Amino acid sequence: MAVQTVSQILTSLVLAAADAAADTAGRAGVLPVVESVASTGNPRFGDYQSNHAFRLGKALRSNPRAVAEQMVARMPAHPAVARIEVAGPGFINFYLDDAWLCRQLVAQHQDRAGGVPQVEPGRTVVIDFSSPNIAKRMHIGHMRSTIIGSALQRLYEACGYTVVADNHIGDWGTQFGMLIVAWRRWLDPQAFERDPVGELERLYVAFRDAAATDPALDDLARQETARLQAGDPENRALWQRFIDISLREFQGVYDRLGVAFHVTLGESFYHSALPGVVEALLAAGLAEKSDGAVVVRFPDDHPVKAVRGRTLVIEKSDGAYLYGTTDLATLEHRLATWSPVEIQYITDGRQQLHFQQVFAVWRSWRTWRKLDPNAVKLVHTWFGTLKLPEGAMSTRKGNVIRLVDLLDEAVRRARAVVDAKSPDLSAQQRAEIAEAVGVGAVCYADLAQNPQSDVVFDWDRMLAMEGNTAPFLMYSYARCRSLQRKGGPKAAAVPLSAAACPHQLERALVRTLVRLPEVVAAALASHRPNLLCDYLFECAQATNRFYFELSVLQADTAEQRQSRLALIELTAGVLERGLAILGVPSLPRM
RNA sequence: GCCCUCGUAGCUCAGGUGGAUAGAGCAACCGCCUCCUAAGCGGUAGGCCACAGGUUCGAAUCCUGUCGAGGGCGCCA
Repeated sequence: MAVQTVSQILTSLVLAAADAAADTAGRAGVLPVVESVASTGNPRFGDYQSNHAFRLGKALRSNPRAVAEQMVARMPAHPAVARIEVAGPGFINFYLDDAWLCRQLVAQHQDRAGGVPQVEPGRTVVIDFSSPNIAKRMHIGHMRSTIIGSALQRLYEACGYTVVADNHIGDWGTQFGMLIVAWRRWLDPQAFERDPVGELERLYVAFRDAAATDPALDDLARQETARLQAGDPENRALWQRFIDISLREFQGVYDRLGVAFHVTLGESFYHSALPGVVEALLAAGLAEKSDGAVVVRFPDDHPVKAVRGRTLVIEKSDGAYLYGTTDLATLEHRLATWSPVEIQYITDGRQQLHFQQVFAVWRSWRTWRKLDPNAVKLVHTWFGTLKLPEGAMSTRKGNVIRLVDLLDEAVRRARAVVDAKSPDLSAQQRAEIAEAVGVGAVCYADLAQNPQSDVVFDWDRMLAMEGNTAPFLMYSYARCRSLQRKGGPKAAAVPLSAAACPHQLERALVRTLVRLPEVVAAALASHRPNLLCDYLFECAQATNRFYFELSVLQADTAEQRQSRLALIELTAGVLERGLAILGVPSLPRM
């Protein structure tokens, strides 16, 4: 039996009360949907509040305050509710019963999903994220898609979805012809030995520089690309080698970030399907030839405003295909293979128009085939652009910050702090802690703001270790585990009766901790991991206030000591679960 | 020209599908480590939520307009 969230329980009470109130007014069922009962921002207004009386009052054309009174009078009794009051013009404030609140928190703690409401099993979501290009090192521009995508993946999993994490790598472009030419002319074997991907990157830049003065090189590159795509064994082998090298390098970064993909199906995987896509769209009358290219035109009255009057090229005049063509083939493949209810694309906001076009074409195509265009929910979850203080990054300008360098610097700074604070730990332990704290800080810094905000990269902000940061959350967690270690063998036990919380700081902590499931659900619904970050920060603050003010191990009575230790266990549980969703490790000490 | 974002404390940003007095962090200032990890805790100061209208019992939030910033608009991804 799944645990209901506090919000769900109270919402159903409000629904019953509203029905009863409407019934007495002879208007049963007038407002079937109830706005969910939310936790209050201010304890002065109770623990949770409902604003439903305002809506019902409007529907019944009566005074909201009076409606609220009637609703409260007809509210079914429930052990969760200690007291209900009507405040102001018609707010209904719920005060929760302390003992019940503790039992609810324990139930959530013991639930496998942490009390997070689960969707029915078997619902699959495909998440397309990270998607770096082969033969280039990942730089901080790749960070957002990777970190946000990975957090969304775990958010979906936390809510019971089956997730297919798909790394749609760029492994099939004209850059391979250039690389093959450059490889044969300028490869530095020693440099390649030391840093394979770095050497590939150097070769690419060298080619571009040389081609700027010698246009014949571009023709050569085109020939090599054509030979590769025609299946030339030598080029094919080289191409495969570039991919293997790059994937190995990417994997190193993914391992550090705690990112794992189920499949890595890049552009090359769909190559053979592209002619069929173009033919099908031509046959359907959705695409047309134009100046030697094949394009899809969107009418001026298209239902999607953003694409009105625009054009999507699906085949170039030289016969090559484009990103949009691949996206259509990819969509077909994903639907056929996994039957997802939803596909998430995690990319930069500059691709908004592109995805609106792809989605629109695909839906028209589905309709033409007499298939449901809404069989799968297509969502482009975009994020703001990451820029350097001096402007955009560019591999050719050479002003990129490599992702590994960012991580290494973060770990270096974390190491300095660990060395200063925990000199008693072994060098090995301190190194492990520094790795977790440094990488955690970077991930959290990206996740803690609204994804859609643009970001100007700032070392100090990215690597901060105080305030609303991963290190503070990790520290709070480590403090809990430390107390348990010192509390003896029974410190992690959570007896129901012992979890009473008489002190207001304990009460406040419990009230905060119990919200985890609601926050996870909200973060998923709005695709904003930062909601979870904010919440965990609140938890950490409440935790620190609690154990700063009240002694756990030297409590006045044995019962109180056990009760506080139980609360520590519940706190650690929430922090650990939340951090895990964000991809930030929980360490027993730091 | 059309389309998409954004404008909140000195700085960086939450909050935005309407709710009660707009919140953090950093920076500043004042306190707190003979006591479970000070990556912490308490306190002070700091705001016409760009501007002007509109809708509503109620607007930072929704609508319209103005100003300012960024991005995108058939053969890149």
